[in-house]
Amino acid sequence: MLELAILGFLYDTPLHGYELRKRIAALTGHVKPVAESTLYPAIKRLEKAGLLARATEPGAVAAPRHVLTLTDAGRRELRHRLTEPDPRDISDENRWFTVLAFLRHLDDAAAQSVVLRRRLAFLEEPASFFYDGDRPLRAEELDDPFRRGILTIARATSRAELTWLRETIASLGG
Amino acid sequence: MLELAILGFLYDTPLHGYELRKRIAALTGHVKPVAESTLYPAIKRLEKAGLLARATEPGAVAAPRHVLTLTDAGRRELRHRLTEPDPRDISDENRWFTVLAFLRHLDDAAAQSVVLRRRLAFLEEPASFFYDGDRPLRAEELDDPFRRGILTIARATSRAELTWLRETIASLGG
DNA sequence: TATTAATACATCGGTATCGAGGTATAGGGT
DNA sequence: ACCCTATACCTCGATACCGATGTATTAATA
Repeated sequence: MLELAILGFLYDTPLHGYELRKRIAALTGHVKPVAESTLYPAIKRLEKAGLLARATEPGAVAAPRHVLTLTDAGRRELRHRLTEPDPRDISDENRWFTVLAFLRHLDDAAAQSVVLRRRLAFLEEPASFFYDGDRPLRAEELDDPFRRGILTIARATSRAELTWLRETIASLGG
Repeated sequence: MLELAILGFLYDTPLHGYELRKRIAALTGHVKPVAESTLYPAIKRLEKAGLLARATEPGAVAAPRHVLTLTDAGRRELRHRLTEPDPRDISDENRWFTVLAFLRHLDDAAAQSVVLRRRLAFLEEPASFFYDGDRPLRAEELDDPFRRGILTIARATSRAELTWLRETIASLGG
């Protein structure tokens, strides 16, 4: 998720680490903060893997900046991660939103559509958080108001997303 | 999140690891699967910390079962984790849902209400995934259909949850 | 008869993440 | 004179997690 966000932001324009940090904080930080001590090693990982290159510039006010640029391999890697996301990128909303945030970087509408359809298929599976044997329970069948809340909220999300997915898939010219 | 789920399930009744695994898979597995190699070490951690005790029983069909029972310290620990959740338990939906799934274990309606209010306060903060400087952007202001989707879905979730939270807080007799 | 699935647990190496702390510089407040 | 905040990067130890793999037994299936 973090690596995807780094690649995604750098796909548009080179950035130094500190700026990257602020953009990632804006994107996902209010839900799932990323520590500095996670970001810098992640950058090093991607650099070591040849996905990005580092150029040192004098800092605007403080220490020298390390301006990060995606290599060709890095650009390919982002497109690959967006084209064939990990199953967790589809099922987990945090990760799915990161995919969505950068899906525009796929220039092929058909490829974008395939990704949206995977999410659609996931949401169309009958799944719950609570079961009676194998049968998924509905909110109305639960006594616990908090568990009922989970199902109520999840259902509202699911409905909104299904509508949006179907509209967007259609508009991509499926 | 995993530890909370383990403590939460065992609060009701002793279970062996394999059964625990199935219950956790039902609760959060469709969104965020938990590997076996994560669960068993987590159980050991909690055992080592004195939060649960293990009793060996002959297995129904296969290897002997390790039936896990919460200790008094374990019961206190669950109540503590529910009473004062980590900020991430409030902001991250995956973790928040786990808190909600077991919030009934707090016998004090006032304490439950405090937790719901923390989530309410979080959702009421003006936050977006995308900004123009400091100003959160609305879905309508975005060209990218996928980023617009993120905001559309997030807004629908937020609306549904705010409604539910306010109703539930009121019904708890706030 | 062979194989697969389900039950039931466990270890091991590799990696991702976090919190705490460290090293600088510059500007503004008190 | 002092401290705080923001900029800008980094290290280190601890831990949590994952995938791969291992060990055993029973029941169903091909």
